[in-house]
Amino acid sequence: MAFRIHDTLAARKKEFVPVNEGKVGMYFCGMTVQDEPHVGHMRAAITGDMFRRYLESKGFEVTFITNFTDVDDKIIAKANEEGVTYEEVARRNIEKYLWASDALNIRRASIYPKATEHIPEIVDLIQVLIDKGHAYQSGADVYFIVSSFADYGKLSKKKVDDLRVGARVEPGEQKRSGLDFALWKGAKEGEPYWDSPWGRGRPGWHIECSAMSMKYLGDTLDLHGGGTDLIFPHHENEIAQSEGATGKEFVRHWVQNGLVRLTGEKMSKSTGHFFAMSDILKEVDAEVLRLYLLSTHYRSAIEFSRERLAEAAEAMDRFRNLFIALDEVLGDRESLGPVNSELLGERERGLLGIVTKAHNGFGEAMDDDLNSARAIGHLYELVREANAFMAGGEVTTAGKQVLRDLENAIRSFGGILGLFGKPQEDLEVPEDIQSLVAARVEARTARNWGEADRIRDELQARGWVLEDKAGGTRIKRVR
RNA sequence: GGCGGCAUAGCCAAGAGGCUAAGGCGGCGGUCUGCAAAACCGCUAUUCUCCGGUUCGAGUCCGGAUGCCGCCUCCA
Repeated sequence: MAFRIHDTLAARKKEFVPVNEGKVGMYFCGMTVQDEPHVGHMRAAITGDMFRRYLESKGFEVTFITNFTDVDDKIIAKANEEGVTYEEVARRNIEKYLWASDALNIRRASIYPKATEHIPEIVDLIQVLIDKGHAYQSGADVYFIVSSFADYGKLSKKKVDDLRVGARVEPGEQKRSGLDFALWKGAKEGEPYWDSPWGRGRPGWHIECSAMSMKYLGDTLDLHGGGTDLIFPHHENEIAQSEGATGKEFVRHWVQNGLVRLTGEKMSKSTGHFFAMSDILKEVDAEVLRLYLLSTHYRSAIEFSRERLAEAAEAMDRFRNLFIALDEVLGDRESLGPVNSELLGERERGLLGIVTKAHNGFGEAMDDDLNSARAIGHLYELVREANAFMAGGEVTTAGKQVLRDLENAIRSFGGILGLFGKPQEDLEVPEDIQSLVAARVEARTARNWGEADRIRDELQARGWVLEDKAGGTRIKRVR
């Protein structure tokens, strides 16, 4: 089956065909580490992670790169504000990014290149652009000549003439045209700098991505992603720089994820801590957040709200409850043996058919531009059918074998989405809670319902929920 | 002002012309339960913002209107 991806440049879905058969080189813009990562950064990272996982599941050998732009005006400003070095600001925020990334079960990238560690590559690329007439030095700065690149605007569908009206020139800049953008910025007094043919300075914003992506992935990347807000100017400028220098197609498939919005408020770091991942993960289960973000197609905008998260938490519990139920019913999966279709009754055969159908449905949904929302729908169908099967009569050995296959299907689909990765945590039930449960079991045995209910209410107030099953009483932690 | 996107049930959200408009949350009714919880079953959009058009047939294509959003050199 063909894997189709919506390509921003072509403005339509295209079949995914990598440059080198069986291998994929993909680059997702990480962040400029002036501040802590927020949900928006993580949505982009999850999108990239999902692309990577799906491609690997299809047998591709993937090199996945996410960069850190670790020097720029804002990082320097932040450092000055705090009286620390720019390296310190960058280091701290990179650490937080990786921490949030791990929490969300985003697999570590193959490489996390940093701009400051690729100055020679950046300088070389700028030199090539100057040599080819795409760039010029002006004072201590070097600028890209937008008018020298005929295709400028092809990604963002902008016309150079329209852009000219709104072009800005910062004080101190000496550009020939307002559209030209900086490749290299001369260092002012007290700013960090690197030596270059044009004097001491630092790279401009876009050039690091061109230099680093092509260094590790070659002149043509199979996949390049980031948020839609990067289409212009960032990705547009990357195309101009890269194709201007190499004369080759820079990226085969451009994928941009929709932005995360916040009810009422503008998404901004100054309106509160709510967006910082370090704060969000204090109150929200990371896996629930991931499920929530994947429940909407990656290209759509998504609203971030506690209400939506609470709904996602309820939905996640359906999976968790099923896994618990399957643990009880299946016991040791190892000893079950393979499904023998000869020995299946009608119920088992029906369930097996549903597993097969879900396999096809999941694959079709993911092949269609990674439609995780539709794919997750198939997961819920498996949950409902598994529960119905268990509730519908005795589970024979053949039934267990099919249920085991069903569970494997959910876990393998979940693996592609980065869900259900962590083993069920064996929660420690405190002594006092345990004794309350025991007291209630006693009260129930004595048919003292008033006391039993009182204890249940008390447990609930303390955050524990009871489930009386045929085999005994189970206790679960809520939130 | 320029370019682009979106508008589907109470809420969220799939749906690249044609089987009964996925799925989740919530609600209502039922089964199970001492009562609950979990789970299951049934119901919860005769209709897809509105108006035209193309077509044998449109939520899906085209034109227009309205509303919301993004980008137009800070932005994942």
